[in-house]
Amino acid sequence: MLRDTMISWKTQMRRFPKILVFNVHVRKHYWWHLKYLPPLVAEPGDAVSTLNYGAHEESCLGNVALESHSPHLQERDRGAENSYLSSDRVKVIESSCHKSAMLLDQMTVQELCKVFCRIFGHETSVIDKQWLIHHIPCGMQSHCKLVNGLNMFESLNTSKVSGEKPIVLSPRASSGTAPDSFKDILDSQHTSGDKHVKKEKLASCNSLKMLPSLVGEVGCCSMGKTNAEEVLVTQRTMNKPTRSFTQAARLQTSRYSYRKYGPSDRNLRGKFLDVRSHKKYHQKGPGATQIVCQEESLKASSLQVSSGLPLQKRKPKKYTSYLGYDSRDSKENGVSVSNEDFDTEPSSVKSQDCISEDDCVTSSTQRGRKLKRDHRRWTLGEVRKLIIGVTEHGVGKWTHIKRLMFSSSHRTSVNLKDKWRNLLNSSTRALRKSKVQQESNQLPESVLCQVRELAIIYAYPRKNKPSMSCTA
DNA sequence: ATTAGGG
DNA sequence: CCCTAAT
Repeated sequence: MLRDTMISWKTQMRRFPKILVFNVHVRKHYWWHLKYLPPLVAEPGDAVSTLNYGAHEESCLGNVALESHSPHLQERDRGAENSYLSSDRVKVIESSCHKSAMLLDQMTVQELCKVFCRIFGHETSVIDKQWLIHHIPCGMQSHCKLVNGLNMFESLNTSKVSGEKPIVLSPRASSGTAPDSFKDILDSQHTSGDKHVKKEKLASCNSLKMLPSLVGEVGCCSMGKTNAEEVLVTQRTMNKPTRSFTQAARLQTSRYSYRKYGPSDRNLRGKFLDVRSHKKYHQKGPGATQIVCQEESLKASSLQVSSGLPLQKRKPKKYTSYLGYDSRDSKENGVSVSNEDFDTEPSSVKSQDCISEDDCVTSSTQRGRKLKRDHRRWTLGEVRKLIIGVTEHGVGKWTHIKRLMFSSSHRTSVNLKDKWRNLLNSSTRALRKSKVQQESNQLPESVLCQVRELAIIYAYPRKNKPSMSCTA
């Protein structure tokens, strides 16, 4: 039976929250970058849906060469929610997303041992990663449990609550093609000793996600070598955060909003200091309020918060950027962009964010909450995360995106919304701009491309005018 | 509590 | 990025 990976794009995005297909034109074939979370794989012979979000070469886990023409998303009727991307269903000619090879490669030895145990039913004392990588797929094949194993592992590993429903769409595949294509990557080494060859192979595989320039090369030399066969394609439901995760996120959010609505100048304004807000105030954080009041009365005796005098102080917008932030941002813009991936924030950024957040808090309390929000430029990584977030959750789900993608960031959901609006504007405006002007804009064209395409998919509520989608 | 939209 | 209305 032929599995059909074609689902309505929205469903597709829900079920494969991590799949993004990117189009890069390389010579006569179109190479697509597949960004995915395990266990989605694309094999030669597969018909895959191609959601074109423009070239996005830095953050792909693999890529596939697709047959012939390049489908264009804008041809799709964007009003039809359930419309199938029939024109976007393209056969895979070549794929670097070989089964679970890349996934296994990314696991730690410990994780691999767990998987091994799941597959073979017994533990292994082998701690050789390459050996495990080589043997696990064999067991998966024979047990026809490649996907299930991975899913079980994953759910085990992340302690997710059910929801994982792997579907082996082509049972034949797991007995036939899986090992073959796996050997494509792991062929030359038969023993655990031969690490170098394999390492090189895997490295070249991995390099695809790091070095887009290699894509064409790899694609050309391997083009057409693999036979097109049916393979297993897996589905998994949307990442459902665990309850603990959700609670933690909620906690964080509430803490965040406490900071925001507690000692912020907003609530100190007279017009908010009616009875109701007063009540609200003390509910939220009486201690903080008192401190604020004391501080405020010390700093500006005319501002009597407790008595509700409507004297409003406009915060001077100084300290808009703290030392170091700009340098960090530019650095991040230039180099470490590819680190920004998926929902795992790079620790460096995370820690930075935490630190800066703390800085913000302390300084705001120390200086009398003048600078409620520091104006930090949006980094390219943040923009990317936002785009991914919008891709996965849609426009308007700002709190979800905030929780999932910016949980440790100082960006609020409103910030995300604002930024998205700005991105839309700049992306459409960039069409009419000269190249010099575009370069003055720090956003690369690829990002703007993605925004444009997402704008087509998710028409921004109301006032949006994705005019390019209609004309172009 | 969140979002859309104006500023 | 801030602010507010609206939900």
